[in-house]
Amino acid sequence: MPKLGMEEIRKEQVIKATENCIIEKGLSNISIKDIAAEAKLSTGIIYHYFKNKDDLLLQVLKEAFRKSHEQVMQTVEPIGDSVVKLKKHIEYIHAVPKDNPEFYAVLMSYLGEAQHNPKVKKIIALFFKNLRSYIVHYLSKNTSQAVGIQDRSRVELLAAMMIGLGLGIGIQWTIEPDFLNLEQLTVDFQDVLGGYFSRSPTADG
Amino acid sequence: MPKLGMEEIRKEQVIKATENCIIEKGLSNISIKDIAAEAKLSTGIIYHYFKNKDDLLLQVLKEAFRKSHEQVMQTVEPIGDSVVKLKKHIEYIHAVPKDNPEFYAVLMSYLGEAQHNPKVKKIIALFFKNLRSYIVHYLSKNTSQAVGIQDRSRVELLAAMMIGLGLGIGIQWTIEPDFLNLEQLTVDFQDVLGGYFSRSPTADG
Amino acid sequence: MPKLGMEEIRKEQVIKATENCIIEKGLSNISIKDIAAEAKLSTGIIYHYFKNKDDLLLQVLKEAFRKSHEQVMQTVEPIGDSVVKLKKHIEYIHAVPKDNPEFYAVLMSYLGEAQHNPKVKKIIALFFKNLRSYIVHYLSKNTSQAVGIQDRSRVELLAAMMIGLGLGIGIQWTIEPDFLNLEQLTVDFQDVLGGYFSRSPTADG
Amino acid sequence: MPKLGMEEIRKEQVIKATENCIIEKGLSNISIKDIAAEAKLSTGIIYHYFKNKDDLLLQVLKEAFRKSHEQVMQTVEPIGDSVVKLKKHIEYIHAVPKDNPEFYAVLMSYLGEAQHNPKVKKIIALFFKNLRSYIVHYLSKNTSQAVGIQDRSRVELLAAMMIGLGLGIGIQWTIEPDFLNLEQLTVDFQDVLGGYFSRSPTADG
DNA sequence: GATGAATGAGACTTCATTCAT
DNA sequence: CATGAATGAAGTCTCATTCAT
Repeated sequence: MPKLGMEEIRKEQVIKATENCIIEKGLSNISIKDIAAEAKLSTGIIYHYFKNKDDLLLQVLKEAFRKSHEQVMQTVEPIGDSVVKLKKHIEYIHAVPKDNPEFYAVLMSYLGEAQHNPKVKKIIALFFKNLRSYIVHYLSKNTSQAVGIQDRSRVELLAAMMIGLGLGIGIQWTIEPDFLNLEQLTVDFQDVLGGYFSRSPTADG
Repeated sequence: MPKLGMEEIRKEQVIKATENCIIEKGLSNISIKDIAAEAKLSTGIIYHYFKNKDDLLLQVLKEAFRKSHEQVMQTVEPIGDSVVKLKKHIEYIHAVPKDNPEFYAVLMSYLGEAQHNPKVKKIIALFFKNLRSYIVHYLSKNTSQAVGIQDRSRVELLAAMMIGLGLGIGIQWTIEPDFLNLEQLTVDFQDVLGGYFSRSPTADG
Repeated sequence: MPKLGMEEIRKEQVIKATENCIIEKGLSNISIKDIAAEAKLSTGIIYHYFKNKDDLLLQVLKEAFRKSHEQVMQTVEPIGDSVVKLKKHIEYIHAVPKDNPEFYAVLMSYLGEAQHNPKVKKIIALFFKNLRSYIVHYLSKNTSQAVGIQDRSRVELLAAMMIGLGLGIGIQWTIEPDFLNLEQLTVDFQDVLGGYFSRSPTADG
Repeated sequence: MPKLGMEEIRKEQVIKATENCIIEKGLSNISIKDIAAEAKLSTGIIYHYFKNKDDLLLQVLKEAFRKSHEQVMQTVEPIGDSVVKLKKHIEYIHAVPKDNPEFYAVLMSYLGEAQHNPKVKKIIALFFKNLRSYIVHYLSKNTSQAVGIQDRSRVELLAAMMIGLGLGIGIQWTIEPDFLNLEQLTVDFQDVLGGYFSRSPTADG
């Protein structure tokens, strides 16, 4: 067994176990003992790798966001054309609740904490900010001109709306998966946005 | 101070105190002692009016949703014209994070619980469902024809999107209030929807 | 409603309710609220008639013993002949577990208390003492001579054994009613004692 | 002080402390804090070794019965001759209240619980059953023939009576130790049984 | 590094008792 | 007399954290 590099492996092992526990029992219902049992480790060792429980829970959130970002980079980023990229991104966002429910389980668990825990709030805020920035970035390249949005603040609003819709729909779907057809919604939304884009230039011209 | 006939007043007093505590300290960080202190009552009396802590927390959520529904009825319902109603409703929804941040504090606190607590899940699901139904109902009267949506499932999707966008934007705004201009977003969204509506009939005609 | 005499009626009502609760839930598992509910009274009124819970529980025990004594007086005392009386008394004692299980429920509940509560101990001790005295009394009249027991301490021992056997058998039967045939045991015991009596004089003669 | 391999020692330590508390304050008057203090341990560790208070109290009862059985095996079992064994057993049983008052303190404390706690009831029933079986077993070897009891159910009745008398006398003595002479009673009882045995064959012959 | 026994603060909850009505 | 709301002490149990091994 290698000793070097074990640190990261152990950390990952504990973080994964913690995520599993959160998914299974909820953020406020898990104990260090639960986590240790899930990770098949002793409670003591957890304190060797993490300062305390709060620190561990913070790492779990960070890791969830890191993996989510990674997926976007793999799925959306390779696409060259901005409009296709946008459509793909929308598709991706709306697929998350179904394809990666663990992400929503974690995100929704931490939303309540965010309001009273500055560190959690900061991490979540940064996640949203990065996501918006990414969208703004690829929309600003040339798409916005194509779709007639010259104003940068408009692009930012659009990004916020894209994420907001995805998030709000994802939460509704997580709470009650059967009530709506995610795929249809995605198509419709792409349609609405398409209308908005194609109409806007006309409005100016 | 009277002792009799206080049941409803006391319940309300305890629920309000609990909501305050949730807003101030977070759902998972409050104790019955905190609540009792906030309500200026003894811990024991809380168990006279509520079966246990879970029961109390459930009532708090229900009450938050009840008051929210009441506000919609006061603000949106009186309006006769469906399209105006829709615009007003959108405006109302997007104003909630700023005008009634307590509502978001409560809602976001319970989202994490919903995934592991069937009762919480049920209450939240019902809230969303009722809200969608309400929208569907007034849109189905004559608006949908005006805007060219004959398909009921489309109206439902629209309702889900309206709520989803409001929710997702509200969460982003709650986490980071300064990043976006809620009012501008509201106008933009009304604009997008307006375009969608006015365009759709043409698509059919 | 008569006001005079209500005191005794209320007391009796509360004592009976308490006994029911003890039988149903056990001495250490009942609250004043339980008792009040069973008696269909408020908790407050109980403190009008009894100094406190301990006082009430003491009255319950006393009342159980009083009723038990009353029954012996009705069943055994009328019999004139001492030996027949003795046999009847034995029969009665061994019938109690089956005919009056409430008595055993109460008695066994208080046995544990007796060791640490001087008042309970005193009441139980007095009950046993009176029962023994009663037996000694009627056995001393002429039976003991008939059965050849001149020694008073022997009669007292006999009384203690009679009660002891009844109590020990009663407890075993209460714990596991099906394991033994109370009636057969009664007959056998009467047989053993009969042999003892008829043999003893011979031993002397 | 070692930390590992202490499981059995700790359990025994806590059980002994609990028994002391029961003897000193009564089954229904002891708290986990009392027990922890008596055992010179923290309250938390008790829950490391026992599932909960009920579990601990059950173990205490089991342990008391186990030790009692052990004593019988040491005192009575080695004796070869069945009649001598019987007399020794009677002597032993009647000596328990005086020689091992802790046993009666524990047993009497749990009798009240037995009626509402199936687990307690089961343990006590098993104790009595085993004791009766043991007596029946050695009486059935050859004694019963010697004493003219061919009928097995009679032997079982005899065992029940032996235990019943011991129990009933033990309780009376525990409540009021001075009223009777345990030794004299033992001799008398042996005498009564002796007469029963020696007479029975004659009755048959 | 790794374990898990041990601690003790603090959470939830019950309940005997009081007292305003 | 009678009610039952109210109190607050005390009980059971959990759990983050430490530390001897």
